[in-house]
Amino acid sequence: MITIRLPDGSTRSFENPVTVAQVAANIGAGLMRAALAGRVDGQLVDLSTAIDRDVDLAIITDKDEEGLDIVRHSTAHLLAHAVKELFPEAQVTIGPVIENGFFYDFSYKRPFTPEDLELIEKRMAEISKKDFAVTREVMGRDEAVAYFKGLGEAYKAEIIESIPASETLSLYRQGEFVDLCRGPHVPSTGKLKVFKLTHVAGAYWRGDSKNEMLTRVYGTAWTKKEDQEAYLFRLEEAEKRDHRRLGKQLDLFHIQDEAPGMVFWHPKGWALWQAVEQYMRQVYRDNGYQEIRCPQILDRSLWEKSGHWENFQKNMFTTESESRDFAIKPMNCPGHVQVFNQGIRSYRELPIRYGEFGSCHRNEPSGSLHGVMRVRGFTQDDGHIFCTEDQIQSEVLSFIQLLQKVYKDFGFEDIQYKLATRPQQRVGSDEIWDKAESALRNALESTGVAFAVLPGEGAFYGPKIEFHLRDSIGRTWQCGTIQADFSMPGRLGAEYVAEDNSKQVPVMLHRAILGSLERFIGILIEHYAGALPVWLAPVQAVVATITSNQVEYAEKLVNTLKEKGFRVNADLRNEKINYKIRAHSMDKVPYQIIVGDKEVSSHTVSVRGRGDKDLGVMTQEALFTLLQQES
RNA sequence: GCCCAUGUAGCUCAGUGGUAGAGCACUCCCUUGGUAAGGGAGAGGUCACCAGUUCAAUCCUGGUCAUGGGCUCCA
Repeated sequence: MITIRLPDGSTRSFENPVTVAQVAANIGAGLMRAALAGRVDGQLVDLSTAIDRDVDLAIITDKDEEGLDIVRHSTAHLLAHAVKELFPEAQVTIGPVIENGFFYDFSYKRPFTPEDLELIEKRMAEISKKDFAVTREVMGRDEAVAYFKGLGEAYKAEIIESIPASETLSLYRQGEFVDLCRGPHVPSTGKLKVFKLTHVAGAYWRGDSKNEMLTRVYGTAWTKKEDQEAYLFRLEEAEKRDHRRLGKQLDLFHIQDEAPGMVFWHPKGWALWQAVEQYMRQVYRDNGYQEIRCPQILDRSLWEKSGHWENFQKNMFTTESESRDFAIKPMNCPGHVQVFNQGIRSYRELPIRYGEFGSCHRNEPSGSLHGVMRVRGFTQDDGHIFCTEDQIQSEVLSFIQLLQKVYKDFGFEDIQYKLATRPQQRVGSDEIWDKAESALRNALESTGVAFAVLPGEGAFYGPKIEFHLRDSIGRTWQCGTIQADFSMPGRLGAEYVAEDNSKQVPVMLHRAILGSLERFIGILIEHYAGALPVWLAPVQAVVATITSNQVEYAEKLVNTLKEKGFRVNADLRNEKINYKIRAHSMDKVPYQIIVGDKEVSSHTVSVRGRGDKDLGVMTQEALFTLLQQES
């Protein structure tokens, strides 16, 4: 007698071993039709899996998250199946599930084209329609290697060879197509109805840039057509808020061929930048940082000492003068250490906190550049805290609290915390690492936030905390970081006189809240879809006249507003008010101040908020208060 | 850096082996209009750059640069 317990706590008994599918059918025909896989004692299995003992069983359907993953995984197989039918010479490699879909990498004599994609997608639909059963077979490792070699699938054979010889492997067969796979899979190809191939790209075999480039086909797959449509709609919406598109549309910045990876900030973009920078400058002032400024170009010897010349020479812009080599700084810390090194430091001065809006240049690979998000010339809200080991924890704690406040002010409430611990390659004793990691960990724990640990992801000189923020459409961006560094201060000769009159090397905490200002502004633009809050908006209000009769009144009002520190423009053009309102609405200006004869005679303004909000007629004083509140 | 795609007016995009097209924006004229596009006219391009094929290249071929989607990388 086998007793099977279902998620609702009920049980069913069977005389003989049964398959998951049979249990589903036993529960109901509807469930059987919807069933994609099962979960037996927490393990995902195929519907065909036999149960010969007492277990907990859940039937996975398209309503479960796991069901969606299984559909995507099986759709990747469907893709490979179609490719093998259309291009028999193509070799299959791997095809995992990713966020919103899947991909499959192929090796073929030429890359697939968008036209190929159409053909493949069509063939996938045909195979789905034929509703092939997807069956599982088991094979020994060596047998599997021989099998795939026999099929001419060298990559698959290579993957299997890296699996221990003792393992048994599962193969999935649908029609003529067989693939190595852990599974589980949908019971038949007919379950795969909602999918779309999206694009092709190159990808290195096994993710190593020394290896050959494969053709990767990306696709999306869903259990319901509406879900896919909603996803495609979300993609379109994301495209509309792309900072490159909005940067052009709102006249914020541009990038041109002569300066790849460097940004030309236009007046409006620079106004936004300045709003961000001035805010952060105040944050420095209010939190015990001293703002400094260091040279852009420093002698090679300094970069040799810091270790950058050795590790990152290829990625540094260099220049030469009178037989001396210089590098344009790729980071600010060596400069900050030079400032620290002037004079003799006492333990009484620590912690010393330096902040800089440091302009850095890194010669990033051309293929990695991306709008203002990944550039070669960037500016960080970079700060370095020189402190003793005992001060690390309290410094980290107050930094985290500061960062939370800053993100909140910019409109980001959802932050993810990650602690990256010691990597294989590192400097410093285990004792110091223990101390540094526990200091960061304790600081995180004392704030009460949940955090993930990324083992081995720390920098070579110390552990770090990464701060990821979630934007309004659910994407996460790593912006802030704080890193404990036990290496560079010593390499660059930083020291202080301790209480016992001994010379000690300070610990340096590298920290940034926004990270690259270029990138952070890009994130702000996308987060707000260009409709920035008043305090950040390049143009906070436009005063628009109904007719030329109000020009004088409007100009005077604009001047008054400017004197009060607001960023305001006048629109005195000989155009109808509808035309003006449309233009400024598309420019996402927070407030449009309409003045006609009525307003002139009553010394008032008619205010229209962004998003067609009619705020009615108010006095000029009420307008000042309104703007003041949001600035 | 690697793979693929793309590069035409300020912007968004059509198009063709034989003197280059639209909409919006811009300039001028008419219009003075009350909450998301009034009307008319005009100006605007070495079709990314460099070679090659051709009687003729924006179009075909090759190269370079840049951008986009990925991969790799990100101190």
